[in-house]
Amino acid sequence: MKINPIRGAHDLFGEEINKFNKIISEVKLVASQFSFNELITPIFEYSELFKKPLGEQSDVVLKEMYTFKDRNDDEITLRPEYTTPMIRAVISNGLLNNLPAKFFGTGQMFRRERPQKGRYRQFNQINFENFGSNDLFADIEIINLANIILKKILPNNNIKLHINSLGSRENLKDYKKILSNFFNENKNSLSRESIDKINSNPLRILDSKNKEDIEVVKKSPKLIEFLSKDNLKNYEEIKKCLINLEIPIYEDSTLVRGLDYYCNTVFEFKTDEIGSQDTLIGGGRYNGLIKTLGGKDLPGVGWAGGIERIMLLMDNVVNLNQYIHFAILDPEYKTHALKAYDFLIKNNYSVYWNYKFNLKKSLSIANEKNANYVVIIGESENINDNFSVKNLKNGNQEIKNLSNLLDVIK
RNA sequence: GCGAACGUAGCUCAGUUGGUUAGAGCGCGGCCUUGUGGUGGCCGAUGUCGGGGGUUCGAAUCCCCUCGUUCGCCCCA
Repeated sequence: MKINPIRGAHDLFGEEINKFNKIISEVKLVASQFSFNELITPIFEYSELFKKPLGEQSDVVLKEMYTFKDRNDDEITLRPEYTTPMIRAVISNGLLNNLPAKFFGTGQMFRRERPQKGRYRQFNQINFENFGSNDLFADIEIINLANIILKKILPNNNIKLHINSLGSRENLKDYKKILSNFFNENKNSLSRESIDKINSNPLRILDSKNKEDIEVVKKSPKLIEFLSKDNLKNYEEIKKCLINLEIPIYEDSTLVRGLDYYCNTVFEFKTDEIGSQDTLIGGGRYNGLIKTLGGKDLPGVGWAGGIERIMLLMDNVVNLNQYIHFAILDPEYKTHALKAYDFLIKNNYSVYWNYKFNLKKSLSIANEKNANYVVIIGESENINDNFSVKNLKNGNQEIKNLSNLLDVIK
């Protein structure tokens, strides 16, 4: 019986797990530098947590969620994104008393989409959220943080920061109405997908890749003309600060984001090196969302990054695991060998033996696996209660006993 | 969810008018060399030819279904 992994789900091992772990460790390091605390939430939640905040008409809610009934008829969903569970968690645990409250987390998300490169049904995200501040410093800080993480992991790749402002929640409401009217008047020139969105989600028409749509969008009312003076001033200042931080920005008036809860600043870090799933990190401000989920009326800003997409751009991680290889020449010497094996482990060294009794093979494997030393245990070592230690880097070999074994091993 | 291409050994891939027992390189195992690696030589095993069904005397090859991967659309991380 041969059973395959579920479509769009993958096992992680070898080079891939090295990349994965490197990302996680860099993320944790930068998070602590910026004083963000780790928060891990359950992998499933009540379905209602996602429906309203993400938008009843959004594709994620409409057709991509893994939802099922529990035995007591509770409707449960495997989390398709991390922002709403994070907010639920900070409300549930009363973590919004000291503001701003800064949290990050990593973990699996689930969306039932057609898999392709950079898009999987189970995938891993990095999430950073800053709750409780409307200060533009919070926007800048969280974008800067994303940029630093990407620069550390992918120093040589061409990644662009796309940025836009959607305006306040009220502005956005007005603009959507005007946009719906405009698109209704130009219905005949739009693609079928876009026509479906005219009333439910007209913003999404703005970032359509369809050629005819793009022509219509060119003539559409521009979002920036609807921003209030305050909004505009804020947006200009954010851009200025990002430029001062030497983060090149690309102003993208068609950048709107797919989830309903965004307003004001929205941004994406994009690359042209991995095909059509090109957003590495996406996020923005979500004032009003915390209130929607039953908390206080607090603002928030955050982003999500796709670990698998970042991995696609990474070079192999050089694994410099220093270790000591064992070469045991006969089953009889196992007891003697175990003394050194155990001694080294207890002194915090890494050891490995392949359970075979062939010296040539052992040396060959030790060489391949980049061992620093080989401890050789044969007849004479067994009789004389000592160990031969070979330095693989320079070829030197010395005989030591347990008490002075560490003299030759660094 | 829509359109297209692809699926042969652990990996990268050959394999045409359908014809014995399905191949190469790398890797793997053994030996040359029963105490010395990174670079030699010889030998060997790779396998439900993604899975199921059909056509045929005969299918890796043709047809249908199915699963998976990739690319584009859609969507997004």
